[in-house]
Amino acid sequence: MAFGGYIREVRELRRRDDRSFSLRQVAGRVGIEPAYLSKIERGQTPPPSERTIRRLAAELDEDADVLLAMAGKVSQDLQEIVMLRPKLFADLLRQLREAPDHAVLRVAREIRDGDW
Amino acid sequence: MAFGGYIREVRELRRRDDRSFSLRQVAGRVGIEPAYLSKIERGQTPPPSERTIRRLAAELDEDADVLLAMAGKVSQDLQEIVMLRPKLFADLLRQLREAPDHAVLRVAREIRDGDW
DNA sequence: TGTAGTGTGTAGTATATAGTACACACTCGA
DNA sequence: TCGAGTGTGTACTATATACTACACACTACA
Repeated sequence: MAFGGYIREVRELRRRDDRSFSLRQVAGRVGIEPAYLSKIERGQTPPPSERTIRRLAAELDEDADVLLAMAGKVSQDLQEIVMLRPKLFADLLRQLREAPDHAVLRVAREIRDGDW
Repeated sequence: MAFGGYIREVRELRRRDDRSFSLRQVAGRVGIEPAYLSKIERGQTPPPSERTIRRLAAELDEDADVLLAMAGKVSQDLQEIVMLRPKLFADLLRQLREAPDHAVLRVAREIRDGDW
């Protein structure tokens, strides 16, 4: 799914119950020009910056990491986690690339449970 | 450690045994202007593109992921792994942020051994 | 002693990124 | 019916990214 189209879809959905989700008003709350949001939603301009995507996510009650991924970006905080121990995490991610979700989830659970 | 200074250090080390590791010749093999490499090594310009960093890594026999991290970047292929399953990997990475190396390594090993 | 090779200073360029500003036509409720 | 609010077209802009091109002074060794 394309970033812009998804934003439009979600916004219009929110709008059914809340008139304040017009393009202009959302743009206003997010802090960008309406014309710019219009172009984003129609895919006439590339997705905006991480900062703007995060604000959009908050405004539309969407997951920021998912929206960023749709925009072809990876959250800066995640990049920093990788950069602190690049070999470790590079290897891990390449290992996990093909692993099924449940295997990855189990791994996360093990770690969360302090199983060090 | 700063990216440029590290490159210079490694290059001069290689150069002790192999005269062909002059700034000019390395720049030539990597495909960039000597003046540009000079500025990179002295930190007078930001680190180069991922593509150029990869060539430097190959030329200097260094780990590309580590050099990229020093340059404040994360490999595009790793970003794509995250973007395919953003929620999954975002959660995982944030879980693993504080985990000690050996815990992460064990996890990687489990997965590698096909323990799904 | 000159010439091949070294690193560096300065100037400039192309492309991408991340937007702003304003005017326009349309619609919809009071 | 008119005025507030809607989305959009067009034109610009500022900053960052990722370099090239060329000239210069120095050194090393044949």
